[in-house]
Amino acid sequence: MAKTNLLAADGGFEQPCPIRDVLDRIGDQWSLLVLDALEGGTKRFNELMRTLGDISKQMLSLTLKRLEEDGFVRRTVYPEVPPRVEYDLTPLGHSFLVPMKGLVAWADEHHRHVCEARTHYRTGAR
Amino acid sequence: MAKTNLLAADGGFEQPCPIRDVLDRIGDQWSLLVLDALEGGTKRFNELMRTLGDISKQMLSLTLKRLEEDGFVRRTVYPEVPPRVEYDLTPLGHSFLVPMKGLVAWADEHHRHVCEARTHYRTGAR
DNA sequence: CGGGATCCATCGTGATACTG
DNA sequence: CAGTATCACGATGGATCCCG
Repeated sequence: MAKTNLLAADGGFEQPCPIRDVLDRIGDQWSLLVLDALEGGTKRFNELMRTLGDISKQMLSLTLKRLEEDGFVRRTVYPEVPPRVEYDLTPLGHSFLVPMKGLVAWADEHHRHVCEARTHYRTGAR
Repeated sequence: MAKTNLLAADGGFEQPCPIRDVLDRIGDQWSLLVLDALEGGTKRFNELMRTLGDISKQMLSLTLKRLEEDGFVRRTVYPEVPPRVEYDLTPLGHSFLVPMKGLVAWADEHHRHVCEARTHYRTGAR
């Protein structure tokens, strides 16, 4: 029973289940994209804005803060003027990229099937 | 540059990027849990309710509909009374479990680190 | 430049009641 | 049993202005 039920409401009613906890964070619209953008190395705030393309300052700021809080991203402030802030992945963040890549690869590979399924669903499934 | 930027706003401004498209679906609060619950085999509606434990009927219904539409789940209705409806994974759904397991395993393994990072963040990081 | 604060629109989710 | 309909609310995300 403990086989695959890591996703149950709790892992046995202790903590709120590791997977849910993690997914709640990286399950938002931007976290994965930011992590991906940082894979290439250190980036500054506006650099990330340009890389992501269509994220607002607020969401980038918020996402980075959450990722920093969870230990995925490191934030480095240089006491200069004008201010300079750099973001890069921690070892934890890097390690997360591994399973993430698996997910991305799957999505890239099977996106066609999903689209076909949607079409088929509408045309005549029911 | 096309190396890892599969997550950019689009894969080159064509479709809304496969990864975002997939993530928007399975990134909600329940999809992964439902898929996991179905790994064991065919299940009925109320069976899933019990397995998930704390999902509402509405959300289970909605989640299943989306998963069915995207081709992850197959819905089989038996014209009986009282009604009987069974859900199980399609091949696509099964194939998705592979990368998902990777993510689950990571979450299970590194959850401690994330918790520690959060604590450390609050106590004195800034 | 790198955000924080505020306001607002929308979405996701839950609770409840009702239906076939 | 297996949902659907309705209501309500908090979270999510965008836009804008402001500040050091």
